[in-house]
Amino acid sequence: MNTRFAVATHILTFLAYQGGEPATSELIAASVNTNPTFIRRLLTQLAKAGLTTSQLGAGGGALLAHPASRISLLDVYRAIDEEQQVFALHDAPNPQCPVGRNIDAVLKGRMLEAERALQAQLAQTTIADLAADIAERNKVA
Amino acid sequence: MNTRFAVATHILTFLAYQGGEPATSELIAASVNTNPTFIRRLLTQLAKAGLTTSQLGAGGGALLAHPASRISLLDVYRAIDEEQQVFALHDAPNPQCPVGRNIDAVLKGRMLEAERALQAQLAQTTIADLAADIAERNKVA
DNA sequence: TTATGTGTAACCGATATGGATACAGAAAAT
DNA sequence: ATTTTCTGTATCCATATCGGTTACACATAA
Repeated sequence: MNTRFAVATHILTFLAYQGGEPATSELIAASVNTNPTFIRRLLTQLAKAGLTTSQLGAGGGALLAHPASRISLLDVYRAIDEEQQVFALHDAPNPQCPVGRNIDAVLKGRMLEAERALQAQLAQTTIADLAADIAERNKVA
Repeated sequence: MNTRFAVATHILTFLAYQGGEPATSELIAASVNTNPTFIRRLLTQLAKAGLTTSQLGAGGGALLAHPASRISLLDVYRAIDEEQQVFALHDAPNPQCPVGRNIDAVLKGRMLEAERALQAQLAQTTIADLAADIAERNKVA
């Protein structure tokens, strides 16, 4: 998979760490080690999903739209991965073959079950959990 | 994701349908609607994972190495997806940032949990299940 | 009115994906 | 023994995706 989910999660965790202070795309990009445009593209998706808001102008930047404890990794996954499917089917199996004409329908169901299991697990973690884990690590170090 | 997992599953289900008759890469490719080389590449991986065997020469082809009821989708997933991870991390977050220097370790753990949930669900389905589903659909139609 | 920062478009190089051709080698068929 | 069949693998290609980069209009704060 691409790194967008990981970066989006990084962004939200970073914002949670900011304690309400807006963060610019440049600041976030420095933490992620990428470029501000990439961050802004993801922030646009997160904003559309209602997870963040943006404050324009000087002193502005991105903010969490909800408490970090109310944003799960599943929310992030849904906001970022527009396709929302881990698995892909192959195009147009042979309809004249007993297997070919049914494999997609049959396999799709099993893929959805696996996908649901993945999503259910993602729903168990919130951005606040990650922020707490990170705070713990920084305390120890 | 790419379609290799789906095609590999298609191959194995096709072989299960063959009832012990070897299938050539050309025959399988016709069912999948792709080219024989792609099938052979996947068969090589499946054979290395011990899921199939190949019979060379005239009248030869691919065969299941085990009963279809003993091959799970998790076996296929492990045979094909060498990386075996749905999620990817972004390269080299900033070690000078409290979030950047810990996000990978923290996120990796949560990703592994989700991945495990996915794999556990994949383990619930066997090639024999798929073949049975397909047989049922062909019976009705 | 100026400075700051977002949102978005356009372009690029690198990589992954699957399709196509080719061919050496193994085994079956004759 | 020779021919045919089929695998295993290498090579090349077109296309798509990914993330990086530059650029700029627009909104807002200073």
